[in-house]
Amino acid sequence: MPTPTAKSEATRELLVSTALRLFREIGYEKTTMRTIATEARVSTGSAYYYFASKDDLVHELYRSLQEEHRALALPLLREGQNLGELLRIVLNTGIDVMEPYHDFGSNFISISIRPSTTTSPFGSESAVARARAISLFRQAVAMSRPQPPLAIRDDLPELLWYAYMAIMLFWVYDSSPGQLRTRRLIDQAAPLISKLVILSRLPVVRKIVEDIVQLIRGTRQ
Amino acid sequence: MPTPTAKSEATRELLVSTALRLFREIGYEKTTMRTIATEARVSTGSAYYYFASKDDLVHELYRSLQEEHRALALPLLREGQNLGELLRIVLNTGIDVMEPYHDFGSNFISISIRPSTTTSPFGSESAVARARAISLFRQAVAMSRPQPPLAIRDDLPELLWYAYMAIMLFWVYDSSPGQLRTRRLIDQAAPLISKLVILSRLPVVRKIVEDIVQLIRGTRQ
DNA sequence: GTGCTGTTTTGAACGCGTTCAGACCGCGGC
DNA sequence: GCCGCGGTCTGAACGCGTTCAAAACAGCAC
Repeated sequence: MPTPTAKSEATRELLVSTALRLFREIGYEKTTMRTIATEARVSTGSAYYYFASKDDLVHELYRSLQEEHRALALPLLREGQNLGELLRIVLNTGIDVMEPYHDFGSNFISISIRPSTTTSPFGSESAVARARAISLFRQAVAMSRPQPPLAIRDDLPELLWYAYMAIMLFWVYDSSPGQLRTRRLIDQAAPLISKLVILSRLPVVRKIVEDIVQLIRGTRQ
Repeated sequence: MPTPTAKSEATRELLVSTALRLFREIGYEKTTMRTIATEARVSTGSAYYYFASKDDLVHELYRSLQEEHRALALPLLREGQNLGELLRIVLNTGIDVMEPYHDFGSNFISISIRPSTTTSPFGSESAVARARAISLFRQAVAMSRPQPPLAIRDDLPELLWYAYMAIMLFWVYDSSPGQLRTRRLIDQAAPLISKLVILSRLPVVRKIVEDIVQLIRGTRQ
């Protein structure tokens, strides 16, 4: 990547916005690279000058949604709410921003999970994006009262992000009208998770929780 | 699908075995439908007569691996072992059978998760295959001593299958030599899960566990 | 202006997954 | 033998993602 000029940056932006719009309007498969390029009034080759692949554009969508999620969720979080309530907000706003893209949700997940090197939410390429997503949960944890036990406070945000991923997976396959079942799931799961966190203070439970935390830390290399 | 004759069944089998061999030997991308057809000495059109898509062949691999897993795991399970040990066996044999396919593991997951209708391990098409996979965990649960608490005994197998899926995901991204880190994860996670199950007897914990079980049941429609 | 250098753009071409109209085969009825 | 019919097979063709050599452009030096 050479240094970005104003013009090239504009072309890039135009391509992204066109792609995202088409994804929303006509779905993933029907949105071809040729269509994107044509609608943005450039050649297909040009699209590839800016984006390595179609998946790369999906990754762009991922990033964009994440920022939107952040912008929507953060103002709603109030210091002193309990964790369950904060979680409920973060999870629900997460679904909110993804709503227009539900139809190609499975493609989304499928692509996100894919390739060896880039673009995957678990791969190194998107480590930055993932960290940013987790930081939203970190924010929620920090604001919650009572504070979660120290023993897990540091690792909790990552755990919550995993739960969020699981819920996303559920959402993708949720064909109920308006994905209401996912909403219900969130409303039930959020307080439940909160209770689990509190439970982790119990002496008996504590030992195991510590083991689990160790395990998770182990998975991080 | 018309009634299968011996000849067509043979062609089908030939295609499956060729495809699976090529997947193993040269990976997913490099295995083209044309190659599969050519190696099986039929035309590409013929391959499509038997399989709706390339993904469909991957689904075939999924089923095949599952049967292999079953055949490998069941004889190793002994009545009276504790749940942790049984789990360790089931999870490890699961990895064993997938080992030769690690290189295109991410494609595997990606495809499995995909499309709206067929082939997905969460979709209705493969409900049968999924049930069969879960039944392996059901077997393990049934054999374990002490028996898990009644409150969760029925739902535990499905929960364990979810854990298995999570471990598979970890495995796919595990680039350590021989995927040793996944093995370590299993060895740690298995007894831990077992302890969690025991913990669920505790009066305080019990309430929450019941809520969780309710939640899971809710997700099943 | 001309030339030079690096960025941006082009469109034809490649290989792939997939489709489909038609050919081929095997067998029961005559 | 021939006919018809349903299952099986073929290969050319389509549309897509992607690549690439070459063209166009922009900025700067002279």
